[in-house]
Amino acid sequence: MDNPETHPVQDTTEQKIFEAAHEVFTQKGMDGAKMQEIADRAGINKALLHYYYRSKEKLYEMVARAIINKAMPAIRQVIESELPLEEKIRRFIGTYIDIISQNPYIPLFIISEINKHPERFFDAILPATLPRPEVFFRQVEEEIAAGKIRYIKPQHLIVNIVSMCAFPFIGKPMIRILLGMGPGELRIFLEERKYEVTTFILASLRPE
Amino acid sequence: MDNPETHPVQDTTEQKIFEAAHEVFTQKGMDGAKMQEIADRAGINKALLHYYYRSKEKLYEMVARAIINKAMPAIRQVIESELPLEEKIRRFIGTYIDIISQNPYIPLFIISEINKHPERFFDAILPATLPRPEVFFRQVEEEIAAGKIRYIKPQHLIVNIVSMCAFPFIGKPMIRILLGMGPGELRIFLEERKYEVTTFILASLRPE
DNA sequence: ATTTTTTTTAACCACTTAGTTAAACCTTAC
DNA sequence: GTAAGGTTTAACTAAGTGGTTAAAAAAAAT
Repeated sequence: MDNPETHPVQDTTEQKIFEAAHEVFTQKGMDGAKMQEIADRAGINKALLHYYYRSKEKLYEMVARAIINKAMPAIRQVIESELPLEEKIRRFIGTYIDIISQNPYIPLFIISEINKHPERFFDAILPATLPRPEVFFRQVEEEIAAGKIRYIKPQHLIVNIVSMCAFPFIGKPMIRILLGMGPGELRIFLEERKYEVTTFILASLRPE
Repeated sequence: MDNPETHPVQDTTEQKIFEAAHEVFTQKGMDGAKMQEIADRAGINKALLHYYYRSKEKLYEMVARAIINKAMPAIRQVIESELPLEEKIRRFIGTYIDIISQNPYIPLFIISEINKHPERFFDAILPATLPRPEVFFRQVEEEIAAGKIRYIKPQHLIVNIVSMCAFPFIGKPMIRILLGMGPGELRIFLEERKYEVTTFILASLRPE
């Protein structure tokens, strides 16, 4: 049991570099990130970066992949499941806000880097992880046909849901100023949104 | 009348530089933008940049200010007006989506640059232009008290509205992939949202 | 012990960056 | 004309940039 080779966060140099890179890339983006700063934060020499990770590009790509793999699968699982629609919406919002609360940098990182290098993402990083919305669309249509919810185009519904979940994290600093909140109040506000967004959406879907 | 000094888009060097800087800064952000590229796009020598605009920082700041002044005032006017709540919501969504459709880069530019240099924005650029939500909040509370809409915290309502308007522009490339749309389809989709978002919100606010 | 392999380092390279300089080029005024 | 002003340029600088190299230090294998 006291074997030092068990794996609770084995703090190898390679990992320290990766963690430092993760910090710097998420805070400053590909362009703003400097290899020297990553080296400094990892407490090592700059040449070591290139020993473990051939190039900035490669290092960046691994960080990006890790970030996407942290967020996408859980969300994808919910949206592609066969849960009844209302339960699915509840779960989706809860899962999404939980995950992002723990890694608030994720949405802005993904979005701004997609905007600067679309090819890289769609060719290399995202391919299999992107959720398929077909099941969700079919469910919405069925519930409309059954008179359980009012008519709505499922594409707009899903964009509305994702918007309300993701945007507050993306626009955090602006919202803080707009609503005059401190960091603590904002955390509570975002936590509240799990309930508020769910209520808002289900209320909107009530049949006429 | 044939006076060359009338002002329909007088294409002075200074302006050409500013336009080029505008393009480059909005596409690549402060870090990604290079003075050389701005000079090239303006069709002039790099030294001219520093003749007209002292530094990259200064040039950036002017571009940023121009962008904010293009978006904020109209939005602010609507939200601070005394229009009845429902009409205000309709106008807000229409105005927002119209403005952003014509300048789709605005939300992501503002947000990602705020996240990288919060001081700059809140100290120097935004100060007076940020909308005051108090009037809106009071209206929401009044309508709730009068039983015209269901109970909702006005802070969440306003964040919901802004989210649904802004996010689709910010996440455009991801939405395109997610929903399998071409550029044309996406344009139509975003135009549709003026109606769809309005309907969605008013439906949600219907009293029980 | 001594080879061999993996880690780590300091010093360096070629290139790009924002920003400067000093001289030439225009206009326009006198 | 020519003097004065603003405008434009090519050539440069100093400080980064990502990335390499060759050799030392440490660990592992024999």
